[in-house]
Amino acid sequence: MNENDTVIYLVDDDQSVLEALGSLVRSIGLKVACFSSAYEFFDAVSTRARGCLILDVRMPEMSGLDVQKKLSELGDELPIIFISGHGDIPMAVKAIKAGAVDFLTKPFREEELLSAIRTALQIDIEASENLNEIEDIKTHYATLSFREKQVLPFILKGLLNKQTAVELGISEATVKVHRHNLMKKMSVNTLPDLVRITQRLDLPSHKI
Amino acid sequence: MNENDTVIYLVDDDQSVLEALGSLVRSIGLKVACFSSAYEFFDAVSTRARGCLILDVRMPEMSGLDVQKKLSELGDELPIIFISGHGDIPMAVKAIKAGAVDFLTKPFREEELLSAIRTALQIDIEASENLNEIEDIKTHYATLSFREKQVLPFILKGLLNKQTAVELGISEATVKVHRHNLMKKMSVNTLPDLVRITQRLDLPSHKI
DNA sequence: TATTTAAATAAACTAAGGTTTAGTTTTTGT
DNA sequence: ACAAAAACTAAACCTTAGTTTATTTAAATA
Repeated sequence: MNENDTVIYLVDDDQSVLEALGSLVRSIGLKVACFSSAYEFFDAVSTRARGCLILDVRMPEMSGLDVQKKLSELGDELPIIFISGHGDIPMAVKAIKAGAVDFLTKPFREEELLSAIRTALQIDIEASENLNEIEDIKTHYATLSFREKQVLPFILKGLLNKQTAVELGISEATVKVHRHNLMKKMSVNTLPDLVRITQRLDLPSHKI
Repeated sequence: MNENDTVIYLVDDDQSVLEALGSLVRSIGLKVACFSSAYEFFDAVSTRARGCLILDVRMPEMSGLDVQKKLSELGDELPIIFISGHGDIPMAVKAIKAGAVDFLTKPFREEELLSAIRTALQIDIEASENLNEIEDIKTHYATLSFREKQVLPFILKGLLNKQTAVELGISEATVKVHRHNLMKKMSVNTLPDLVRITQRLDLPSHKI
């Protein structure tokens, strides 16, 4: 499965709903993957799938809300649109609070679903871009040596190289070299840039 | 009205509901302010009120969702708990999407409301603290002179003082003085601190 | 095992930043 | 209109940062 592919995942235990929604979504030129149960969906789809998930709330064995919870636990941020035939308000509230894009009640107009899909795909694109940027930064951070990782938080706190040198029991010249090398490895040219990109990481130093 | 006061604002056109909820909330030691209509509420309450708002969705003239929208337009972030007798799912979804803390359906258990209130007050405290911090930063920023405001974005971009001097057609020495003075006025000691606090402002330079 | 590669160290030198002092202009308040 | 305060300017001096080069040590690889 191509990771860059945008797919609308449909999960509903009612085959006729699956087919109807499937052709609706295909009619606007989007790729569709249909599943009759949550298990089928989890078996077939990698956690890095991109697109969005249209989910029936009431299904045997594993409900839509259960799927939402499990996806969240897997760290997947695939946007979810719920559809329900006999849902109630507490269910809808729980779903939206947990980050669902929408919660549609049957019968709904086609345009309602299509609008929700557009919103979901937009959210997915932005989340995906954000995640990629953070992954990039993490990749750079991972190339830092032990000393460079040690020096970084002192820089971010605004300590002078001289002060950092005392903290680590090494010479100021050495701190300067570590600083220089870590800037290169993080691929930033300026201190403000270093501050900004490291804020998108959750370094131990941020917790202090 | 004391701005630091935490008050639970109750708005419901049903007087008996108002009294029942009022005494429930009072019973756990919280201050209550009751209103029979949205207009009464808006007339009596300043936009800087702190606490939370318990709002009936269905009311004559101005509905709960209208109140939510108007509060939001006023820039007020007072957390809202909706209660409804005859609400539907789309209504609940709309409310939660717009940031409501909860959407309770009558009849609800007392503990449900109290739990929602605790959540709402916690959210309010955090939003309030955040807002105060941003206000502080804005206050500091407002004391900057024209030149200091001009120099700031160049610092944040990581330009050398020499480069900033060329950009502004002044000497490097002057840039250094402006830089020194703006650091003092923003009450930060280090460049990383300056970067971090100014990120909480929406300066024009951030948009470029 | 020998060889290479990466990491840590630090001195020397160059460039930039920070601070102080001071002169000039502009604004503000009496 | 005058005095005081604030803003803008800039030079001089000192401190800190950045860069280059080099040595030592440790780890990975042929």
